[in-house]
Amino acid sequence: MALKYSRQRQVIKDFLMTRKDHPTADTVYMNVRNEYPNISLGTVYRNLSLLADIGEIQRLRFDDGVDHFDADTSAHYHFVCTQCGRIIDLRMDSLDHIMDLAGRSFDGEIRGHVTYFHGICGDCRES
Amino acid sequence: MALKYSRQRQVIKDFLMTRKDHPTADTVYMNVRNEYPNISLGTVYRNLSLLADIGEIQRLRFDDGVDHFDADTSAHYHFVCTQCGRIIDLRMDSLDHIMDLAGRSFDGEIRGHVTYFHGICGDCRES
DNA sequence: CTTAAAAATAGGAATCATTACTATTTATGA
DNA sequence: TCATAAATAGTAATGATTCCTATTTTTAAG
Repeated sequence: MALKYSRQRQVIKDFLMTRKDHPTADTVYMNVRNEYPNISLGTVYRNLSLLADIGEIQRLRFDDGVDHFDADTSAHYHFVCTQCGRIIDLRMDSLDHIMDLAGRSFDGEIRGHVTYFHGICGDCRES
Repeated sequence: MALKYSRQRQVIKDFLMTRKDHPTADTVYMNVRNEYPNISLGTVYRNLSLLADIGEIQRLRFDDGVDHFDADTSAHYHFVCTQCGRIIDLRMDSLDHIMDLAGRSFDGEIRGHVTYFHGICGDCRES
């Protein structure tokens, strides 16, 4: 008996799938409480971590010091607006070639890379 | 009168310049206390932040949830060993071209990127 | 349909890195 | 020398996250 169904976990994952703005645990908590009023914050954290560990969601870490979560587990990149803080998915090819570049002068084994971009988003640039 | 000299700040920066392993604030604190026994942890944090803000050092954030600091302010990339946690400088060319790749399908303004690599370092691979 | 055991939960306490606060000390331009 | 802005030490506060525990829920098996 490894993983047991729980309504809370289902609701958390369902909510995350409706969002493409990569909410934090607290945002998930706030929203999920509408549908499940006495869910606890600990349960939200535990399930987000668990779902990330088994690969059903992705945990994203930028430099705001708060974890963000993404139901889209495909490899893709993100843009963080330094003005409004919005996190936007980028449609672009894989950057796996940069690992080869990094490996050229390195004697360890490079297995992955973390990359995100920052700047001013389209909406902020207008105002 | 904007920035005033302080012995504590000098000692912190001097220590950081002797290290190329990107220590955390706590590590800086532990070491600097040898030379300056009653420096306070808050002073270490305040000065590391200040030095980073004025560009004399660099603040690095990986996914261990703790800030690391680097006296080398030149643009360069890092490798994090997932086994021993060591952070190693990589000698490689700039990856600025990836910002062009990212910008192709994006209507905002990309001003920078954060990239680091992870895997198994040379030492860990031997054992 | 029971039932027992493992897994999950709610609620709250604990942790840990970091920042904020405040009375005191220090650096420095006049 | 002196006035004052800046910095410090020490401690309290913050905020995200994890841990703890008694209780509840899921589920496999009889």
